[in-house]
Amino acid sequence: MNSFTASFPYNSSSSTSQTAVSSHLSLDATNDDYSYDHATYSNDDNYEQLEDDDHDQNLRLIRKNPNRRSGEQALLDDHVSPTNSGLGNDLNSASGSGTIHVKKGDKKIRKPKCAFQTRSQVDILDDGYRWRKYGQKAVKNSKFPRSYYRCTYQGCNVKKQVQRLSKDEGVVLTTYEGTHSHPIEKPNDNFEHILTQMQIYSSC
DNA sequence: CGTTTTTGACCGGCGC
DNA sequence: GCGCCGGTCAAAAACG
Repeated sequence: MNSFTASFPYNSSSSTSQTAVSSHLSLDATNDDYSYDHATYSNDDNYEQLEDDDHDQNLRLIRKNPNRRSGEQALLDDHVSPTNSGLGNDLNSASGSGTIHVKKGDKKIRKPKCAFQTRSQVDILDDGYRWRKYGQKAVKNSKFPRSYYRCTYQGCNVKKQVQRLSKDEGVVLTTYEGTHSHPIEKPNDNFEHILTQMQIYSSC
């Protein structure tokens, strides 16, 4: 992991320049909680459609019309984002709202999610992809907000959430949702390698 | 001036 | 039906 920690100082071309970070991955963090995603994903033929960029663009076009939000929202949920609250368990939601709700007989498929914790001074880890922030929400029982990011590569629908644990504010929890449909944009040898390894181990 | 962030509004799901 | 909650939208502001 030494090489990993050494990899961070060179990033900074993106938005906020970040100082050197010493980080430790804790890969043991959340595997159990997300295993269900892998199961559902494995037998899913629709998964490719979820990544379809045409579809996404259509949605965006429709959304441009301010008169009709609600209807389109439903449409979007129908195709793209089925219940995506499955990550609550580890995100300190004591309310229990993070439970996985799958409607009975519902074939909606979740994208695979993969979470890991990083001990880091900064929230935004440079993983080589370009992300655009699209939301931030206060987290219950935490003084730190949760930030929502989407991959900016056209047609790539991958999202991630970043939040700092209130329990241990030195730890950043990053949750990836979906799979990148394109090569990494800014190769970061060590981090990319680690991510690849994680995906092998966790099959997400 | 194009891209990204901020931030309040909005939405669907869920529990009561 | 209502209120809460997590997630998303989108206009405006900020940034480079």
